[in-house]
Amino acid sequence: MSKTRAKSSEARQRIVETAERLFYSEGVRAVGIDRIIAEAAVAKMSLYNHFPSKDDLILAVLQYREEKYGSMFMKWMERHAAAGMDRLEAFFAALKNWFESPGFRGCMFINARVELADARHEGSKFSVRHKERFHEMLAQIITQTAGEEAAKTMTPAIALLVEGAIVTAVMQQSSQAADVARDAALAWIAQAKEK
Amino acid sequence: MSKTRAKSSEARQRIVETAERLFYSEGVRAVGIDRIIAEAAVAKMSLYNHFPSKDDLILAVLQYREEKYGSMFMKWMERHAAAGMDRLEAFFAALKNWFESPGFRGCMFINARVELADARHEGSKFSVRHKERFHEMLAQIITQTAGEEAAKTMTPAIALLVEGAIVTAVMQQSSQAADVARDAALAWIAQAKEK
DNA sequence: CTTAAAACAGACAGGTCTGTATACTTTCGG
DNA sequence: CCGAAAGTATACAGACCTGTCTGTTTTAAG
Repeated sequence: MSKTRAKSSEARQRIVETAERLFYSEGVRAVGIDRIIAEAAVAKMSLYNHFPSKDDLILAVLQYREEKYGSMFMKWMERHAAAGMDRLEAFFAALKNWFESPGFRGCMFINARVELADARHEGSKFSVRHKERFHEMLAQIITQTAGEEAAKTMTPAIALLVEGAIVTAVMQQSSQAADVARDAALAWIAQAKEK
Repeated sequence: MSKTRAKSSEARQRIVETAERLFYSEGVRAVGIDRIIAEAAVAKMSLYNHFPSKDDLILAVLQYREEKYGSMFMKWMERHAAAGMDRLEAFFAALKNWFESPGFRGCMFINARVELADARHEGSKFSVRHKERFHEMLAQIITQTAGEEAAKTMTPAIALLVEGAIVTAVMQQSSQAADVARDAALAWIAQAKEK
């Protein structure tokens, strides 16, 4: 039963974490294999034993990133929710935390989709599906704050506000866009409730 | 007085136009110099006589793109305005035209900012300034539709809607986001006018 | 202790990249 | 018609890229 080796390979984990850091901060095309193995301190063959090609590594990094940032975002949100915010307010507060986190350079999935250019690349496809999942999570949050009816009609527009805020935060190198998006979304929901 | 040569160099123009097409569709890092000179049918030295380095060419392409798409966007808008739309409606209709134009792959300035990664790159700096100019134009359009007061408070949020729509149109490979952004922006303005 | 998987180390093949150098050809103003 | 400017053609340097190959060392299960 027991695995033939360690937990899930320390070398593999080191490769994925190093690649994530480098790919995110400099781009998937700008960072080469040699750089990754040097900074992860692994042999080239260790990388190619775990990942048949760089494209496979890119995909693995995106999967890892979704898991890691999914749980990190949830933790941020819960902290704000515990401090008395409703779910949607907590979401935007967490968004701002993210924008202000060191080395922030936007959404890795948008960036990957842009850099890979080819929509058929597995990394592109995964990024597109990630956005679907992200918007689904957002829909649930809006449901908890404004009810199912309101969520159905307002989620698409609020999703645009969020995506726009991410991109704008990168361009302006400022987290201010998170506040603008929050105010607009909350004002809109408040108005809908009045009716 | 007369120029020492042609108008403004046909070879140079061919280089810029070819580079724009390739950079936009495949990315500035993915497309090499050799590819550009081959498709532009110029000698390598012609390129390097006009542009000291690839980075300079990238900047020149971004400048060219801003001019070209600025006037193209205006033309689209005017066509819709002539058909009876107010300025902001015409803006979103033009946005949709853009999303549906063949080979659409998002905003080249966002893409360049993502691909170049380095914020100090001249291409990055120009892209950031382009967004400032773009948002200024948007502010003027909103002013014409909703008045100066309303424009001041609503432009930042509507700008997020627009940026979000651009990114989402790429991810979903659909122009639907333009409609979502338009409906949200118009509803918001209508509500502000009621008060 | 044996053994096989896993990781390490490093050379290398074959291609691509940016940028330079050299020599030839075309164009056109004066 | 001369000469400078602009463009062409091509070879090449040197770096970097992905991926392969060969061989050694470490690790841990049985």
